[in-house]
Amino acid sequence: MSLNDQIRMLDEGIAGVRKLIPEMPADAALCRVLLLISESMQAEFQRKLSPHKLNDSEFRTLITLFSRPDGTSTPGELCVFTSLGVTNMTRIADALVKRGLITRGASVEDRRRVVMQITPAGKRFVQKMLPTMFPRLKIIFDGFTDTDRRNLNRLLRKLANNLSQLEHEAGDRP
Amino acid sequence: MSLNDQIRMLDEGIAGVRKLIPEMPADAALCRVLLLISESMQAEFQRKLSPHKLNDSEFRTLITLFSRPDGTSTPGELCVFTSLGVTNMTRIADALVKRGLITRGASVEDRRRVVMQITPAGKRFVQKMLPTMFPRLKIIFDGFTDTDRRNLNRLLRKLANNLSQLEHEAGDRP
DNA sequence: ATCATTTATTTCACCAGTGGAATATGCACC
DNA sequence: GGTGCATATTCCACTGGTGAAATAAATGAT
Repeated sequence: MSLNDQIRMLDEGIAGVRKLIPEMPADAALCRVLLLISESMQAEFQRKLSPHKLNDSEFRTLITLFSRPDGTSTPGELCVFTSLGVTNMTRIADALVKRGLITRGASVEDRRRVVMQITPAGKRFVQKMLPTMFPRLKIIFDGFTDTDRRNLNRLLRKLANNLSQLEHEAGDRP
Repeated sequence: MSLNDQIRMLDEGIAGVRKLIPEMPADAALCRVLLLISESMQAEFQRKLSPHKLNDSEFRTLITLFSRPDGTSTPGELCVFTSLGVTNMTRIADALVKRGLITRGASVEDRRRVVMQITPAGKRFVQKMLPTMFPRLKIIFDGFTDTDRRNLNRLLRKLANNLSQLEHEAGDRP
C-alpha cells in the first residue's frame, strides 16, 4: 500500500471522525499527513543505510562528527544534539569504534570527558555514502519551485516555533 | 534542549557538511527539519496518550474503528491501514479487548475472519479523549493563516506524491 | 471430497531505544 | 586534602515493533 493510498485512507478516517466530533480542527489532518510523510522519509533513508549495517542514530552521530571542523565531540554533547540517552550513546560509540569509523579516547584538558573523533575512514565513508542519497532527495522534491521550498521552509519553522512553546509549558498540570 | 535549539544545531551541522560536500542539495535541511518536527509532534501526542496507558498504535487502531460507520474492521484490514505487522495487530487487539474498548469475534460471513468492533465504552473514551488534544493542536498551528494551511497541505501532498513514486521503484537494484 | 489458499494466532528470536542504579574516574572548590 | 559534582560506562529490566515459522480453522476451486 503506497503512501498516497494511506493518505487517502487517512482522509476518509478523518472525515468519519468529524461526523461524530465536528469540533475537531481540520489541522488534525495536516498533522497526520506530516507524520505519515516523515515515516516514509525515514524509511527511505533507513533503506539506504541498512546495507551498510548502520542505523539512523549511528549515522546521525557520525554525520555530526563529520560536520565538525575538528571532527570531534563528546558523548554528553552528542546526547544533547540527538536527544538520545547517554546509555545509548555509549552503545552507539561502541558500534562506530568497532567499525573503525571513529576513535574514542580521554580528553586531555578534562580527563573525565571522552572525545569521539571521526577517522579518515569515517570521513571517506560519509563522503561516499551521502551523495548516494542525493538522487532520492531530488525525487522527493521533484516539481518544487524555489517559492515552494521557501514556503515549506517558512511553514515548517513556524511549526517548530509553536512546538517549542508547547514543550516549554510541558508540565501537564491538572 | 528545545526544538528550536535542535534546529539551530541542525542548521550548523548542515552548513558544516556543505563545506566538505558542496554538492549536497539544500533540500536535505528541509528533510531533517521535517523529521525533527514530526518527532516532536509524535512526542506531544504520546504525552497526551500515556496517562491513559495507550500507545500510539493502539490509539490509532481504536480511532480507525471509531471512524467507521459500523465501528468494525478486521485485523488484516487494520494491518494494511496502519502498516503494522499482523503479529502486532493481534497483540494490539488483545490490549484493547482487555481494556473493554473493543470486542473481538468471528465474522459470520467468513469465519476465518475476526471482526473487531469498538464498544460503547470505546466510543465514549474517544469522544472524551480526542477533544483534549484540540487545544495543543491550536497552539501548534498558531499564527497560521488559511493560505498557510492551504499551502502546507498542498506541499505536503506533493511530497507524499513524490515519495509514493520512490516506493514504487523500490527494488534497490545495483 | 480433497487440496491449496486465506486469515488469524502463538511462539520465538531479534533490534533499537529508554530509564534507573551502581560504579569508576577526575575535576574543582574550600 | 577531602568533599561534592560531572562524565562516562556497565548492567538490568522494560517498551514496541519486526519477521519467521508452526498451527488451526475455514473457505473455495476442481
